[in-house]
Amino acid sequence: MPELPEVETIARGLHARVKGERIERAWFGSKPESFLTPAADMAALLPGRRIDRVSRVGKHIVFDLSEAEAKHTSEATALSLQWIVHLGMTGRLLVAESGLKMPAHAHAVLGLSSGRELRFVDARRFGRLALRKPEQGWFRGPGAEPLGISQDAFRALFAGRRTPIKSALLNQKLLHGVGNIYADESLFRAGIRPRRMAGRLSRAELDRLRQALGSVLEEAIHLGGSSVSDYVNADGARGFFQLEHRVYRRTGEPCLVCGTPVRRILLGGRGTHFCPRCQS
DNA sequence: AGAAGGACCTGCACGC
DNA sequence: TGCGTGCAGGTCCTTC
Repeated sequence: MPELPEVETIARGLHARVKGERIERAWFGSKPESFLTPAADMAALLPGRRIDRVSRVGKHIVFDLSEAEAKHTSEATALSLQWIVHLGMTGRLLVAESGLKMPAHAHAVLGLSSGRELRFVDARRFGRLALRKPEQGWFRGPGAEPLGISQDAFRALFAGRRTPIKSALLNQKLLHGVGNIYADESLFRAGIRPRRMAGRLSRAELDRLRQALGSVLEEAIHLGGSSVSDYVNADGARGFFQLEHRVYRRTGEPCLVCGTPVRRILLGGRGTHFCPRCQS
């Protein structure tokens, strides 16, 4: 479902709602593919932890957990565990009163000290859950953060790449967090055709792309993300950035800048939208 | 190295 | 109403 702005919105909402909660119990009930860490290990290790922080890294939601019983000494509480959630296409993390009816496709439930539950619901089951132990170090994600990356670092990512720039934007090992919507939207705003070879873009074009990507992502976060079908944040509210899409899923509609019909092609198996006149 | 295609899943919109 | 088709915010694997 979600790309960087949606995941950021969800993580912020969860942080506000469950920070400080103690995990009382943990239940996992899906096929093992959903669990990169065996369900039995998560069920054994999560109860008794306190949620100190919820944040986003790439498209991952990261729960920082500490020992709920730890006595506070002068030394900062050592990180005890991180619970990593990737929402895939349709994954949702919902906070609900424990009495409320369980929605279809709930694959994990954490019972919280307030009596509420954190529910992981995922119809298509592309989402993934994992536990990260201290010896593995802080989770850093597969690539670089698109927000705040320097011009030099951004250029270096694409230098010499013989792959379409859109495919490179979707490659999470380069930049993490960019998905299909924001790849198309940032390329439109930068005036670059999705099929252009990444390594052949000029410095000026790459600088424009970095700028466009940054502003699109910031704007989308500000509006709570894009709700294309059923995306909702941790409070159940929809985002509004879909109203700002200029090419994504606007096939055949006039370009908002020049009026040329927006074209849709398949690139790397993904629906790809662009204006044939504005993007060269 | 990278592209193309399929696999993994369910649900929805659409045409007939 | 029902069925078939195509499409979907993602990622991973194999083949060429």
